[in-house]
Amino acid sequence: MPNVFVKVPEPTLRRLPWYLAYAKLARQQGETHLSSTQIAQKIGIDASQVAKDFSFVTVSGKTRVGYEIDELITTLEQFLGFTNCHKAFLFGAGSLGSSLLHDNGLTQYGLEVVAAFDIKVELVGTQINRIPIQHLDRFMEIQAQTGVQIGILTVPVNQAQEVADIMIAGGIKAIWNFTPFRIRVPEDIVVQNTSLYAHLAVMFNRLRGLLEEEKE
Amino acid sequence: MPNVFVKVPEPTLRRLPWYLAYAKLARQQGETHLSSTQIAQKIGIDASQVAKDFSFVTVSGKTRVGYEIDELITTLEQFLGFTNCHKAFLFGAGSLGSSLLHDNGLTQYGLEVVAAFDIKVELVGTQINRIPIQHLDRFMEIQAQTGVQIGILTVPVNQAQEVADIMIAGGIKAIWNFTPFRIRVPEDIVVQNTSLYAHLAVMFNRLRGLLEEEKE
DNA sequence: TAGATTGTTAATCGATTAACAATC
DNA sequence: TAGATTGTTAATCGATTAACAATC
Repeated sequence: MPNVFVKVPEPTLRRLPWYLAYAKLARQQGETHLSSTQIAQKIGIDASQVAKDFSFVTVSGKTRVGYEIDELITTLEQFLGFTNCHKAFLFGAGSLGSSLLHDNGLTQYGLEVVAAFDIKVELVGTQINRIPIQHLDRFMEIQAQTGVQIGILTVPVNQAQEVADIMIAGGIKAIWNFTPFRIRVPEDIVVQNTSLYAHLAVMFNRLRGLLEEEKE
Repeated sequence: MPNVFVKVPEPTLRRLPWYLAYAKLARQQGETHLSSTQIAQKIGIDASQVAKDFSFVTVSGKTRVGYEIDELITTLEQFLGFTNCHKAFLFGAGSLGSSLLHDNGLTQYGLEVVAAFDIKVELVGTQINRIPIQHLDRFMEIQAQTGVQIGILTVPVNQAQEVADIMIAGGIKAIWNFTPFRIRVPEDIVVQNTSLYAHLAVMFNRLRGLLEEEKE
């Protein structure tokens, strides 16, 4: 029996959205049932890996038939938190920050940015994609009113720690960190690091390895 | 002795940019030397982890003194491939794609997008941030001329596999995949998955775990 | 010398893979 | 029943942590 109190491994959490994306695609193509072996084949993951990952989620499949596709999608979306509406603030409406404000895809996945904060006077008072930009000084006050728990950090690197500290002081519980800086936070604060540059580094390294292999 | 042929673990590659970011910040603040224990403390990582990670890179520190900060930064940047100029194509100039075209930060980290491809006629022929958008049909021809090896995939989910196949057929060796879909590729192709939604899922799950803990 | 730091080698921990039992 | 699939339990693999030797 899957247990909500068992901590789901991070690699599993990162794979579950792949299964979901494939299931959605299969449904679009008219499928009604999906077996884990089928998913495994199509997206190139070990079948036992898929089975193991599903064991963390409360999905029930039928032998010889697989999973009912609508049920699978609903269950995965619910488990991953994509159906809930999570309100969030964004800190730093620079180029990366404003891109995120423009991205309507986030709402589909359960994240609604309700306000952005910056210190640039020319930005304060304006809106991006109907989301108001306020001065950072007003954050505490607005947070107290709304009780938002998620903060998106898109400030310049050298302000990352400082702004993170302000966020935490104001009551933010989870920080989605887009800066390449690893911020320090108390134990009871969740940090999700999403640095494009770190991913670039991995890709460059693997590409180099590939090219060296070919030389031999 | 560090060896270039030893495969560097992915977790290490993802941490190295953190050390780099901290080193740059420390230099800005006037530091000239940095010890690994100092880095470890400041960014909240085990000192032995930092030491182990550095063992993959050819950095040489001095006992009691640490690392010479300029040398450390140069070495890390070189190792991570941030100093080389890697040319890349972008596929799919939608909302996410055009955000990336606007982001000048990528050039700083060694990635230069030289052209974008799309199938929307109203986009073809225009430019974003001085980067020309071409019709996808012209990709093969342009690739043959330029020999670009990196492709950024920012098309809608249901076209991810199809466009990836075209990229590979044209000679792309590394795909930076921003779609939530896990594309299948031959063994000698590098894929770097960067799905914001996967990261969201991890964050939501950890946040939920946190809130449940507090209840008890 | 004493103390601090690098950097390696061994032990632990956790995730992945493989094997297999259960079910329809 | 035979075969295909779910889903669990055990074995393997790799990364992290801990211990410690080497160095200035």
